[in-house]
Amino acid sequence: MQIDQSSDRAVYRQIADILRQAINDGTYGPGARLPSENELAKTYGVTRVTARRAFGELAAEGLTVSQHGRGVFVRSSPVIIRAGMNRFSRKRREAGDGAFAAEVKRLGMTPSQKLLEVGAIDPPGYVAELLKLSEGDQTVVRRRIMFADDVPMQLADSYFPASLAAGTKLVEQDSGPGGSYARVEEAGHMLTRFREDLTARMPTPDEARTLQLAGGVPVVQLVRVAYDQNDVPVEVFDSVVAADKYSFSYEFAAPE
Amino acid sequence: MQIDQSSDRAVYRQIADILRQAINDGTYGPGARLPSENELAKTYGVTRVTARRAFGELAAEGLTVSQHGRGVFVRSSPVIIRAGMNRFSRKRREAGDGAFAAEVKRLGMTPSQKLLEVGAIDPPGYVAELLKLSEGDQTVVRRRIMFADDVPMQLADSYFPASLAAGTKLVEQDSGPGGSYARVEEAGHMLTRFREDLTARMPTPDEARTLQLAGGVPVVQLVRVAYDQNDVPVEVFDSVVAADKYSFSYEFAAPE
DNA sequence: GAGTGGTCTAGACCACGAC
DNA sequence: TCGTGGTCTAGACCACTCG
Repeated sequence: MQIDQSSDRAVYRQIADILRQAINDGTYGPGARLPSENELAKTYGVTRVTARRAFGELAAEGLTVSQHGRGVFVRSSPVIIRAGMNRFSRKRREAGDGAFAAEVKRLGMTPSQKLLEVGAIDPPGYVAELLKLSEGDQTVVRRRIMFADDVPMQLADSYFPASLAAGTKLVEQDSGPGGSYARVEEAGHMLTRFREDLTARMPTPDEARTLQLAGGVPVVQLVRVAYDQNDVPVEVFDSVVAADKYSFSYEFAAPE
Repeated sequence: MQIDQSSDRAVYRQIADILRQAINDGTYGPGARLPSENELAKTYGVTRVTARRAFGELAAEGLTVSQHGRGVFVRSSPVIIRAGMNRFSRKRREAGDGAFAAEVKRLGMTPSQKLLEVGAIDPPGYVAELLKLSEGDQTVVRRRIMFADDVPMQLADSYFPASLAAGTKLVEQDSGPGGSYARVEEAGHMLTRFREDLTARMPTPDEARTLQLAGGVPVVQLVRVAYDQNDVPVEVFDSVVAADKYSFSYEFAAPE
């Protein structure tokens, strides 16, 4: 494979094309080290800057990661958490695990979380709307980072109406066994229905840092509303997850 | 806001931070033109290359788009298609619209599609598995690009068991009113259940070109399996959509 | 034609990692 | 120590857009 200096396609893109092809056909497998920038520059008769840009393309596509002082490597696929609808099973709650903990354990990893904030706040506008709150109503927010084997997987903010959360463990550091939803049900609100909205986008620099994201990895933002037996919204759950660590799965009947 | 040459944070990142802040606080609204590369270089006392890298950061985050010869602009949010579960309503099919066409019309736009391929093929492995086909069984594939007002929105590949599609309009250029699903039901397979799996990732160069994606826009890959009244899989639908043009919405009851 | 972004060169200094 | 990637400069030529 050679570079065509007279081509319309920029040289760095041509080099990226060659490397991409080599990655896709297995010449460089997951975790393999690619040629160094200097080697690449020499091979194709360009400066190091141009070689770097080729790597930049691949990194932006999520194909490679660079490591300072070590080299550029083909990204290896991480374990994927399959988030299905049955993750909110009451059985699981009664077994003492929340949705996240149960799934992580199923994959043979150890779940943990770091609580960033818990307390009563004036809710963001979209939360107030989804919870159908009146002007001035407060919410209890629980902000946390969820880990699997100490790898950050998910930013998770839960909002509960303050009237519901008051006097429960939802306002404490440790919300107790079975996760937040177990506390909601103990407060007399049986969870009957969920609604989830998903969008994908590139992370903010903050999110990229907190989730330890490599370049070229999008995030999925999931907003869930949980409703009780009276169809009253009892929680808004706003989470951001690394797209390369999650897949989402839904089953539903054909509507009329 | 000033640049700190002695900071650990690279100068181009500091410039990107400043611009990002200005975009987020509304100094530069959607569609607004940012300073030119030369202006930026002069303002912050760096070379144009460094100024460019600052813009590169923002573009990778999906915040800006550059236009050759015109300038760098704040990305304006496109119309978002909300893909809900009710998009497979039989009523809609009977009204003559498929799921995509109905949603696009609802937004006041004109749906269209370009058929790339239709015919019998040996299915990819994951399709054969999902359709529970035997070795050697063929599928009829329909590959198309879906447009809204001539803007490409979605790559959509449908796979049907050849035994089902034979002799129907599914093998013709125009599959007829109500979309493919109307033909499936006419063939005696009432659609009763769907399963959708979603993942997000950065696009391949091919996908980026076909979907006319700007930099920093991920794609969502959606794989759906449709089941008939006997719980037999009758279609695998594999689609790739621009993440900035879609959100996905699901409702479900609490499982036991 | 003037200004814009797109590409590339040649060289430099730095920080990190492995031997 | 040496090779790696990370950053930056100074300057060049090109293609595109707009008046």
